[in-house]
Amino acid sequence: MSETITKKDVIWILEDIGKLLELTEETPFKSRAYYNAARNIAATEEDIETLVREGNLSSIKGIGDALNQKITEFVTTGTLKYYEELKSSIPPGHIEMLKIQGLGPKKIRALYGKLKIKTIGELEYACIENRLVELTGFGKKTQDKILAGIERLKRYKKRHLFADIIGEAENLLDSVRKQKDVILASLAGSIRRRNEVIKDIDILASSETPLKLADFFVSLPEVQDVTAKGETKVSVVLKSGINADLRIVAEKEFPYALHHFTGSKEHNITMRKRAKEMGIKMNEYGLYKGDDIIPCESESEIFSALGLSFIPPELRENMGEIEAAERGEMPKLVERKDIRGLLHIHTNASDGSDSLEAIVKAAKTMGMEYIGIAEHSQSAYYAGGLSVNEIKKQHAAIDEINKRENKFHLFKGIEADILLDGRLDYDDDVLSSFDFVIAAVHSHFGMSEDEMNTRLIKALDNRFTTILAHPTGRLLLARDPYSLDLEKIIDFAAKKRKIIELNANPHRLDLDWRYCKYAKSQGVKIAINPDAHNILGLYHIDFGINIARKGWLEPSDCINCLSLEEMKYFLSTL
DNA sequence: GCCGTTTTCGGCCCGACTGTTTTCAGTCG
Repeated sequence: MSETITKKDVIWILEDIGKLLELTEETPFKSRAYYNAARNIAATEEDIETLVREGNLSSIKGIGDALNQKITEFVTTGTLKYYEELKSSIPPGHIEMLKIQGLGPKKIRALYGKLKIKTIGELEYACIENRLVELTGFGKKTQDKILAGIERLKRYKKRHLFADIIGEAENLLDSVRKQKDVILASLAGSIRRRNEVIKDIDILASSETPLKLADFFVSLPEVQDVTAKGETKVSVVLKSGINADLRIVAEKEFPYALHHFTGSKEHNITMRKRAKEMGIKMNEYGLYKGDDIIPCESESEIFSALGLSFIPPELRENMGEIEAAERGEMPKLVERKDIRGLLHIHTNASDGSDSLEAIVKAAKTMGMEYIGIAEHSQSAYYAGGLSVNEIKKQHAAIDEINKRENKFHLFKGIEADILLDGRLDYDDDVLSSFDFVIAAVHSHFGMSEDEMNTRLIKALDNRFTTILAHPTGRLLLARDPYSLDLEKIIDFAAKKRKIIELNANPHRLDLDWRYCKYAKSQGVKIAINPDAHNILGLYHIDFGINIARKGWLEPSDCINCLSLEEMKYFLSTL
């Protein structure tokens, strides 16, 4: 008899089986039988182990032969084979998906059957790409409802995409700044460092009346609960479910505190170590030589006092930035104003929702000199991939626009699926009709690392491939990268003069910034691509720029910082 | 899955609502 299995464990496993059964073809009544049994066991006074030992389990209502046998197995051996098998047959994300209002087991299974959707993140992405609209039994309203349900659910999760949190963070900062005694205020922490995934909102403010500010902060209408409140720190949970911390310091302490609370922890540790070696004590309130404070009015002056040039917040990850700052070799990071064009844009010719004309107009408004259209290719049937005839039609439309425009240019591209064996999705004569080809993996994510390396290297070896799209296929907080040796891929791209995409969609941000620096060191150029499916998606370029900056990239590393003439020449040399 | 008996298998709560579909399926409470 196992010592470890309690009544609570039995109830838990029966409920879990009930949940899993909802997601199978089984009759809903079977699922309900497990819930009923769990509830009746919870209600009984009897000791579960005694019932099992004495063979009296079936005296409880709702427990028949099958459940008797299963509970006995679980209590005596500590495991239940049926449960383990059931569990491994259902994607774990499907249970999570049941929490989305308006989405039940039938629709979840339909989405799995037709779109292979396994997680909420994949589902959200499919909604954004309009994939649910055409599905039998679904439609625009269902898609909108699911998206709204996901939004609601996300508010109560622990980690957040940068894109999902930055707006609320800036609003909160604005509110803090409105308090009359606030002298200075700034975002801090991982938001200020522009990380792709954020746990909570950090705000720093200086004030000579900290208690008043703390009172003001907790009384803001967006605050739901107060978890801590003192003179220097206030922690709250916002109505959106996000945690937010306000740190309050004196005016003179602000620069030191801003550096301290911006972090990262690893960066701070290395900084403090450096200070100590120089005989300086460093904390959130100041730099001290003995009992004397070293006065600094800005972060720049703090770095300077430690013999360093200014380190932009994005780089403060202890990835060599302190050494570079010591040598005076800080990169001049890419900025929005450096971006001259946007490649990788979808229109309503495939799975985008805006017309070519509307995209052109929007891109010009953004000050772009050129854009590159790259629809899905033919085998991406789920995304309206283009047939050879549709390509000809689009090229004619592009030629028309290019004839009309003199200072703006449309490049003809394609997001060609990398097939299972590494071939691209069209014949060479079709591929040769494009100005550029983005090669992308959209299927068969489950290959071994060796198989995926071979597949990607073959795709990169194709003379028509210009850019490798979203190289790891990850969806942040939703889908892990597929197995591959990214450094090996980058090395091969360097050898073949291929570009690697930094996909700017906030769900992807792939190439990861941790690898951008490596790519740069190998001489691989990066395309910061919006992968836009509508006009709003063009503005995702800003999320990509954040990550490019975190990855040490300068304008000369990014091909879409080339001017129109430079880009024309560049593409002609490939 | 269980239950109860019609003792061998059909019923297990079911109506409102929504959105899709064209007479109904899925979800919710």
